[in-house]
Amino acid sequence: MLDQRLLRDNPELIRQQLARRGLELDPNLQGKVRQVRDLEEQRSNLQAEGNRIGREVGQRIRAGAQADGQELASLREEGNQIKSQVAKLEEQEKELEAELRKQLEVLPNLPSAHSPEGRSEADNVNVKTWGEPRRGPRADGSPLEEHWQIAERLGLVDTERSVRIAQSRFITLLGQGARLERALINFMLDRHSAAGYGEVMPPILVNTASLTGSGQLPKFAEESFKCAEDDLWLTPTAEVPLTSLHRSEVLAAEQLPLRYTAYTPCFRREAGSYGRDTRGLIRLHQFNKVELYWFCHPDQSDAAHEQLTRDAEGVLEALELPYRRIELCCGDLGFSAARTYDLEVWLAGAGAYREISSCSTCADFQARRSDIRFRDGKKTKLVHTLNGSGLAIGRTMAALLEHGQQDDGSVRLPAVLKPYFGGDRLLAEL
RNA sequence: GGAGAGGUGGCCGAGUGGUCGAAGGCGCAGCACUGGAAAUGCUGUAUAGGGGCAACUUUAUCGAGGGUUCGAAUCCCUCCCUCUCCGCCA
Repeated sequence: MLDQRLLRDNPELIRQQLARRGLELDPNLQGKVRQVRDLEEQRSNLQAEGNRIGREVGQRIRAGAQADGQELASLREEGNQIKSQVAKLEEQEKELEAELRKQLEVLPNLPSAHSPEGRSEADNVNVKTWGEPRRGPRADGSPLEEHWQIAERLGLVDTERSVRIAQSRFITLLGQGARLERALINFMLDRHSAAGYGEVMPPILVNTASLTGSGQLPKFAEESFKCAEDDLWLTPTAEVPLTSLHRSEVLAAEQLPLRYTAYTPCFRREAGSYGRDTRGLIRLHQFNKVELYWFCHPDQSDAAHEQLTRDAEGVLEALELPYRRIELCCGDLGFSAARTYDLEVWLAGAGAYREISSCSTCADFQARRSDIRFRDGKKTKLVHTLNGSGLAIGRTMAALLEHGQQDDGSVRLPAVLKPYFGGDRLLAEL
């Protein structure tokens, strides 16, 4: 959420920054903020007067006056009048404030000064490329297979039965496939833990306050699955429970940065993506992900963003998967993000780079929504929060399959996975 | 699911209608004492918003929301949460 004080004092700045995302600032908003402030002032002045009367009545009673006597009748009357006036102002104030909040909650974060200008994906900036993309065809002239072909052929997944169990866009992993998924989760968690991230296994049903705190609600309700009978939703990313891990807390400055890693399943409706990526592991309603998350001092957040991104890249490098780092332009930034690097892994069979991680700094946007502060001398300040995938497991498996496919039909796995998977190859005949 | 108990400041805990934003203790910070420390003593120690250069001042907040009252942590209603016992369950 944006800073109301900033909106009051410097609406022009907000207008300019939102414009970089291609959004217009409602010109009424500033007036509304001021109106709420004025009502607040009137109301609190009246309340001060009411409190004074209350105190005076108390004093007179202690001095011997009759509580319900004639002497205090006029004071009681005055108190009653103030009370009804306050009630009226309060009603207006509440209404206006609710309106204001509704408008503010759907405004996205302001882009960072570093974020490049641009309207869409096409304006994103390629920051770096790592590794040599593998390209077909094979020695025998046939093209490289796509991961879903390999997965079906090796019996790693069962697509049809997954529909029977749930519906389309759900996958069942079998045998070596299930084992590889588990190996990847463990490998990533171990790696991040060793780098100093605290391991967390949070609830994956989260309440409305948690989703609002990290920015998924109220604007993106249609993207999440909701439990009908409860105030609980299936988390779309571990970012949600991790943000709320410290919701409404005041952290000690010495604790910062707090760094966490969490494996969770993630659930997304993928509304509006019908027909896209219908095969394989790329776009599912349920997928596994290992997340990285930082709570840090505002002064540290740029360096933290680079470090977090490096930690995610480190996983790709350890897995020997070629990738590139893309910096999102203002127009392509997610709702809560001020600045984002997407990591795109090379899918050798598809012959394209695909997003496998998104590393964002949200500055104080989520911290303000979630009320997460730290003690800064006498005062408290909002922390900065950062999140990134490290990595999406299904897409990692897809990349490994396409990258490691061999002419004999097997798939060679990177050496680091051997202790986790128990082998360095997915075999064709099992 | 059934029965009961309870939600007060960083923590413990007192407080059943009137200077209560809240006694006392612990913790923490500063000062004194000490060669240094412990112990001891003194002082200070919630958050958010408004006004003010500041000292300061004002409003709100004792789980949440309503109500009674001139006045509510304290009385009434609704909801949420936590704990204990029983049942069920991986």
